[in-house]
Amino acid sequence: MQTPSLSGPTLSGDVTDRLRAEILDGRLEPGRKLAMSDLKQRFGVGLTPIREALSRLAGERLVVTQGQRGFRVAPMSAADFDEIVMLRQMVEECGVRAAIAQGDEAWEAHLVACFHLLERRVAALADDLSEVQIERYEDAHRAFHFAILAGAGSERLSWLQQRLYEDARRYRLLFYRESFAGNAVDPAEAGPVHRELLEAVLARDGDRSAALLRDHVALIRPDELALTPDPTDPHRPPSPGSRPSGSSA
Amino acid sequence: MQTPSLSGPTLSGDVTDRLRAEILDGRLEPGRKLAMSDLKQRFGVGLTPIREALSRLAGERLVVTQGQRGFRVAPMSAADFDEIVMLRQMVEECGVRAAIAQGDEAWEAHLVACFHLLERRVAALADDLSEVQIERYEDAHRAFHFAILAGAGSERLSWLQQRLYEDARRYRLLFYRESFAGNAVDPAEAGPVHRELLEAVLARDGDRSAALLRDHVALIRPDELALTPDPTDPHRPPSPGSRPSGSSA
DNA sequence: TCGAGTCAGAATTTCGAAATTATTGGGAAT
DNA sequence: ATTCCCAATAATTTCGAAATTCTGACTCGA
Repeated sequence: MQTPSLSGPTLSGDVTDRLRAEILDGRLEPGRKLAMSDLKQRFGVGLTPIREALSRLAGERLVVTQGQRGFRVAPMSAADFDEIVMLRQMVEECGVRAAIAQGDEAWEAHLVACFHLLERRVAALADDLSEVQIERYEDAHRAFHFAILAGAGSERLSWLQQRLYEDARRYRLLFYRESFAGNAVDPAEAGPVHRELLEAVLARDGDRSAALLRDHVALIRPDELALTPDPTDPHRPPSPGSRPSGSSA
Repeated sequence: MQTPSLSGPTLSGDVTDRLRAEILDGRLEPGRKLAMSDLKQRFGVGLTPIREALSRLAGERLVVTQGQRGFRVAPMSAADFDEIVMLRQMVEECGVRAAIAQGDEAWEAHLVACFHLLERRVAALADDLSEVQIERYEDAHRAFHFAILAGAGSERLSWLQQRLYEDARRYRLLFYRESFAGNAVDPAEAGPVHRELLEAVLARDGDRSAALLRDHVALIRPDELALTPDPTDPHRPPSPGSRPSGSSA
């Protein structure tokens, strides 16, 4: 009955991943109402997978639900971004110290490999600044930072890092859109930081690594972000611009 | 149709809270299969609220799901407890420094009030060591530690602290059951630590507060815990001792 | 004119049944 | 005797409809 081509192991998991991607990409604006009928029609499935996906995302705090009034995309605020930055600094600093203390040679090798790929992506970005290249750079950038904390060998720590990274990315993309100069965070500027970071980590210099990460995380200040002053109930229209593009990785 | 006395705003939320309490209390052992039929019969609701509750708890990482093979209680392992302790040390240390930096007088007042209540609970525990008194002490203990980090004014930080506290409590209760001496963590022993902690925080001594919290969190070592060596798929019997007690707070 | 009450419409929430998939047990071939 | 395959069973997953609840507007009274 269901389309056999797409849909992974279960429809619920597929809808969950697609909804999470749309929320983190900013395609679904914060505070926006997530109507069951719209989602049911957009994804072409019944109500049960939709509800399951929303419930799981509610557990991940990406959507909020209040009583019997449906689900909404988790709101965004300058204060929330401030909290994310603080928590990221905490996680990255303590994490890199733990990784330096416990990381082995295989971890070092993987870290060097990720940095090499990151540099190649930066070089490719200098020539071609297309969407797909930016996305590949983003992936390499995330992989490099994940590779650092992976040395700590803590699944929960890496999970927390990923969660905070994705939440921060949500704000970063909003910042891109507000001041659409294209490259608000210049990769060429961030490049040397990553090299210094790699060298500090390989030299097992915890203090220097932590300091570099602290500055790196706090690159975008929440003051520069244009955010809705009251994200509790903006009462947005149901569908101002739901693009039919379905080609998201 | 549904029982009007209990059940909060929605059946799903009620089932979610009850299931979470059972998991954190250890009534549902780690790795145990969560069969839909059993839960449906035990809670007296349809399949939809059960599935929604399990999905939300999966988002909170309290239950795990693999493809089309149902849900299971999140497994426990010594390595996982080690990670929890490390993350708690990280959160509590950085959190208390932030709270000391940003906390105001109202925060101090609330902190003193929570400590006073905690001392009264310790005194009450000396006379009567009943279940209800232990639970009241637990509540006061948790409230005191939450009051400390509340000074940071970060909702995400407090949420993370609560999540880690509850996860650690799951291991602590298991430890109680394994070596059932009754009071593995002597409240009388932990009492002076709390007083020193309060004084250090009020004196705005970040280093001393962090050091006290680091030792306090690492009170129970995972080496002492008797854990299943392979928590991936223990294939437990479906219901070895499902007690019909439903009087959980 | 303004506020409270009320009533239809729409949305969420829940249920029971159907469809799909995993699991278990027996039987045949090597 | 062991292994592989296949059918029967049990479980999860999904769907469409019913029940409950919220929302918005309309009316009536002051």
